[in-house]
Amino acid sequence: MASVNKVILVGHLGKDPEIRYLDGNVSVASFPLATSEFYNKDGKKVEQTEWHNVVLWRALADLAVKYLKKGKLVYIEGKLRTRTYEDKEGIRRFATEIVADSFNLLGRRSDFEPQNSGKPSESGEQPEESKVDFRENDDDNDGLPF
Amino acid sequence: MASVNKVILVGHLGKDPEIRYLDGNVSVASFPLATSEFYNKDGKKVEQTEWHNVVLWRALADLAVKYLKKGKLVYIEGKLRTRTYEDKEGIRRFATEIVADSFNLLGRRSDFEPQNSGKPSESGEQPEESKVDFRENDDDNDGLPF
Amino acid sequence: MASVNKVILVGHLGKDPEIRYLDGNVSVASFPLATSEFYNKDGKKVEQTEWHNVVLWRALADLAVKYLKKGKLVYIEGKLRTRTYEDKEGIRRFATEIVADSFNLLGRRSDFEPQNSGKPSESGEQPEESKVDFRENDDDNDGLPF
Amino acid sequence: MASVNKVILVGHLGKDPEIRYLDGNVSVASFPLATSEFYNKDGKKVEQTEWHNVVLWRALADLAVKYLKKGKLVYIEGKLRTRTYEDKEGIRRFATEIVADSFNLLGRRSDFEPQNSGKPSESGEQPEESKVDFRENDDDNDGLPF
DNA sequence: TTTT
DNA sequence: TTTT
Repeated sequence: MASVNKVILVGHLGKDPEIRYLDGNVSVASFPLATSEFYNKDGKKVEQTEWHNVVLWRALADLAVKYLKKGKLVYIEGKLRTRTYEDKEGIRRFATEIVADSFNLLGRRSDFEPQNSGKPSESGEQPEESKVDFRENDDDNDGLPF
Repeated sequence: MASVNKVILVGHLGKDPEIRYLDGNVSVASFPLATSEFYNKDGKKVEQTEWHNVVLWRALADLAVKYLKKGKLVYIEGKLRTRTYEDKEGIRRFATEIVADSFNLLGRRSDFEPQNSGKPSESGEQPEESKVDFRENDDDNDGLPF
Repeated sequence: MASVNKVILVGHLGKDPEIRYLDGNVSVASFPLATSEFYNKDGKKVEQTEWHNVVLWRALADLAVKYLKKGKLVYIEGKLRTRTYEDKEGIRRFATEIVADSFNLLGRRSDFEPQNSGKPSESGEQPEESKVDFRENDDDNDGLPF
Repeated sequence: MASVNKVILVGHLGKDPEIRYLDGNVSVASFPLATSEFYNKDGKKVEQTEWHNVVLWRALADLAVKYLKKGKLVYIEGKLRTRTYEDKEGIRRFATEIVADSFNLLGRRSDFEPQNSGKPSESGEQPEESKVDFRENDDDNDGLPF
């Protein structure tokens, strides 16, 4: 208790989001996000790019696939999570990810049109801006999207 | 440009900070920080603890050694940085750290008295609260503490 | 769209939360929160205290009344909202508030026991830590309180 | 001590920054910033815009005048400050402002060219991206820009 | 007074 | 692997 674990990122997607379905119905999307810093080294400006592994669950994963594309600028709020896994040699490794709580597309209106995703898109669907600033509710922790 | 990489943590130190001196004068301190979340699994409350590797440079490293101790509750602002290194088998590995920009002790006044550190403490020293909310200025990027 | 309005505060309550009930059932709680900064003026350390009006709605209001008390240290996330109102002379005035999205008690375990509130407390109730880091769900966006 | 007062905004400038010079040399700039939220009221999408008074000091004020213009999208980090003043009738009023610590232009490259400002521009000057993510150091609190 |  |  008495703790806070919060990450705020604004950066560009390095790839389109990839989505997987756990147990056939729980969506998990992920993508790499780049943030950059500039500093001077011997009088020359040098860019240092940091790559973040962003992971999104359930309804937020579906929204990511629909609205986010490689190259887009996005604001992300989430938390840090370090997973343990075994590599091919059976050695314990760590991977740190940003588990998103919400995201927010930044940029021009034309950037906000939904993109084709792996899932067949519902016919007659309208892009709904208010959906994009979706905040996932996992209070009940029931494994279901809502 | 046009990017933001910000981490905000409130958690407890898992160990006293460790300090090293690069090239004999640049200080680098680090410590593990725990944040926890509670969720319900099959009706029981389960605590999930996340461990973060916090790294502090120069004057901020010196302050960390002076004011922070295992078990203390601290607010930290910083950025994510993933380092690449080779493990013993020569395989490329990644380690994600939080590079602190500032920290802020939370808790009772008695927690704010400086602790003994590796460096000999200056005699007659007064704990200076305003030092603790130190914000490092590395705009000039000269590799020096100030 | 494409906008972010976020406030993060760690400070002490200046008073116990006050709660009101709109239309008999929607809870609204509020309290003043103090944050302080220290700076040097002519060699003397000066404390500058900032007072924030924190407002909480619905379930979060009920939790605030239950867990927060004058003097407690609390982490708050929320958004800025400036209300317009007319003062006694009929002149239009502005009041800026922090509308909380979540809060998190900081401090010792003994601080986390629920306090008596205006509402009769439910018998046999156990303080539930996980309730305190409540995040309000307004996903459905139906204009109704829940 | 033990307190945090942080505001994070992404929004559009409602006007060009205005700059004043205190005592002839300390710069203070300010501008209104809009953030918006969308919600459904009776089946219609309604936009609610929040206006923030952003204030910048010294070197940051000069950068704001140079790089920010009405309509631009900007990321701002700062703190809340409520000023007291007397209105024309001699009544004590409050005005809450966001005192910026840093800002970051968001958007297309063409948005990052410096704009004409009230001050005569230095000849031969190159727009320097790294200047834009300037973080003011007012640790020493000497009233001078650096 | 911004933007979508 | 992004972007400027």
